[in-house]
Amino acid sequence: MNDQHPRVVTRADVARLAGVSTAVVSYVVNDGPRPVAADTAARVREAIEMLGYRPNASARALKLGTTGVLGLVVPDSSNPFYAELALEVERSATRRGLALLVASSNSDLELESRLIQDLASRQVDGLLVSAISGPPRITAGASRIPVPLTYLDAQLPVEGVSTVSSDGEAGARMLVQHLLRVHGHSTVALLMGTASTGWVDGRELGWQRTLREHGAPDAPLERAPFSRKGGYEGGLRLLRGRGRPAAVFASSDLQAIGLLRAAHELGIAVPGELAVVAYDGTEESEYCWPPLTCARQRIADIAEAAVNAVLDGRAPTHRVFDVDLLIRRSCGCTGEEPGELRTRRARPRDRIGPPPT
Amino acid sequence: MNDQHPRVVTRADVARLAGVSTAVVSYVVNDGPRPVAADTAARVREAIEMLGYRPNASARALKLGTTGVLGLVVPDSSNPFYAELALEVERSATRRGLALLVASSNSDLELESRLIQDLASRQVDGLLVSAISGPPRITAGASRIPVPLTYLDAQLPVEGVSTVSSDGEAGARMLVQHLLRVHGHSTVALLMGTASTGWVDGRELGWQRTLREHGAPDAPLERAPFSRKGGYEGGLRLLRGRGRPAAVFASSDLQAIGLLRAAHELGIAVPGELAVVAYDGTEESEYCWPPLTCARQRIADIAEAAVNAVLDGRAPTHRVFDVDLLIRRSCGCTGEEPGELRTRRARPRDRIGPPPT
DNA sequence: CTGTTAGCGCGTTCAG
DNA sequence: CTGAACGCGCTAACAG
Repeated sequence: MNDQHPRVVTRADVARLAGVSTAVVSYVVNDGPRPVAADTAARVREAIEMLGYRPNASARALKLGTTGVLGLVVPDSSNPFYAELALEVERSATRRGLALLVASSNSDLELESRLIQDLASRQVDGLLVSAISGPPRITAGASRIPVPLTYLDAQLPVEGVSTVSSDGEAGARMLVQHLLRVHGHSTVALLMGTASTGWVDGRELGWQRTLREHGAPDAPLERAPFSRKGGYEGGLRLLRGRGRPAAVFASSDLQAIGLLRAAHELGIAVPGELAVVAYDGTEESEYCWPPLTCARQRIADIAEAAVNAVLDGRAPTHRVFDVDLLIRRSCGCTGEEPGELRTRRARPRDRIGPPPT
Repeated sequence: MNDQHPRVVTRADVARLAGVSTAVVSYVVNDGPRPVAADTAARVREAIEMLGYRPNASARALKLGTTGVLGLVVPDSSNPFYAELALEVERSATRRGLALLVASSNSDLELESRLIQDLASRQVDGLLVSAISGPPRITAGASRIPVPLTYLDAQLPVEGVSTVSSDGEAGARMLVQHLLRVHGHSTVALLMGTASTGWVDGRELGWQRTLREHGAPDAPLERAPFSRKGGYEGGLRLLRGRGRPAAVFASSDLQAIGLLRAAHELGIAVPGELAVVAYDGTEESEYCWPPLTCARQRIADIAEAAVNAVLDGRAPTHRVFDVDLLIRRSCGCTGEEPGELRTRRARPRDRIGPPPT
């Protein structure tokens, strides 16, 4: 039972050992705000090294009013999309010397709002929220939160709060257009999520409008949770019903993967008898079978932009990122050599070229 | 540009409004340590409500020497296994009113040790580490860290530090035995990970010993990173080489999923021409095709035990959890109705029964 | 220019 | 129920 908790070393210990005052230790540690003679500084650094001194973050936070911690609230941190997002946020934070406090709201409005309050009371320097609650609720809460807030993955700009998101409508358009034009489908069904409250989802809009613009007949819309299980069950409903669609756009990778399982179990060949495309483009979409053609969100860019937005303390901004079209096999394209993916930069209303051969 | 940062409300504001001293505010907020008259307390609570007062966590932490924050270090928080683990740790922490600081070491020894130091200097109340570094390095570092440390997912008990993990050897035995006995394979290849340094991996041991005990001939062992890509590339090597195995045990879901992709691309039928089993049992293993037979780690139990261990401040303990055998299709079993999985509790050396029909 | 002293930030808690 | 000391680090003000 060795003592894992040796006496905590404070500034005073270092000062004593180095034969200086505590102020000098501080000046050395922070490289300012006052200069210290080179040899004195060296002595202090040596003492710090010997004692293993690390400044007490709580004291520092109290004095400075800044904790060096960012908070992130997501609906479900084990969902691969949010897991990848959290990792990228963490990386962006680490790059700036910040740590990341992660909380999952479990898609529960009540819990989400409690978590936001809790993180705020922990004096995080900024709060990134991928909320399930719609705009009214958000803005109402935001003004009471004494912490900069940025809204991640928001489907719409929200007044008074910075938002960062992907262009869901453009992504949906690209995918649906691909199925219509390249593969000649007459229409495309939608497997949509259910989690959002109070939003109009860009993906749904994009799907709807694209069909309309192409004069495509109405197609089934199935709603199911943003999960593999949700996609599976929604998929079964979609595929077992009469008028089984020949092409489906899933609003998330996870749902598409559930849909694939449903298709496999029903003996429906993908892409032969059923073309599938999905929104998100997490790594899992590349390794399921068949690999999914999808619109990939630029997660790292989104994370970086969100961290920037929440830290810069300026007027709220609303950034929308393009998505990338990843052509793989699930849509009926040939697919390509392993590891090499044909990518096309999305621009809204972008015209998709002829099928790869 | 509404002001998101109204003046921060402190205890003093509340005290003034309620007409009491700051001490009373504290007693009311913390329900102690001294009693407060009921009507006074009511007045204080009203003032708190009106002003929206929230205690400053930094000041509190400084005074109490406890932050209410746990730290978690994993190699890669976007890996589904670690993502699920992190989520469960977060849940266990939230249940106790603690927040969770997550950091990813990116499988980098240097970074891992920096992150541990950083979290420690932030006065986390406990540190959970799923380390890539082996025991010597850990113990060396542990004694310098002024924070309780628990080792997650450790392959072996480590002296002086609490460890919590699954019984990797038993899991490997179950899976390999299943292939040998139930499906009559003569031997089983291993697709092993590479990340661990300085460990003897229980999964590898279990595989090796089980083969030996059954007098099975030597089988290929392929090493690849713990990732889908690693599994894919290792899988290609394994499947393209001469003496292609008829059964493979993958040391993680992710690798098995990469292996499945390799098999699909090579036109090798699973389970017809190739049986696959895997260790981990994350949700993804249920939704790939075919669904993976695997040894599932009890992630929630592990997380809960780890949080307990790191908080209870007693002598180091070493807990090892059984894994559950999930029979699905990738091994050659028939599989079952969707959502209903046949589960068998693992006990080391457990004998597996006849094949399900 | 180099170094020291002392007050402050905010919540907790003991002596009064 | 109040007053005040304390936890630790930061930095303005001051001294040599």
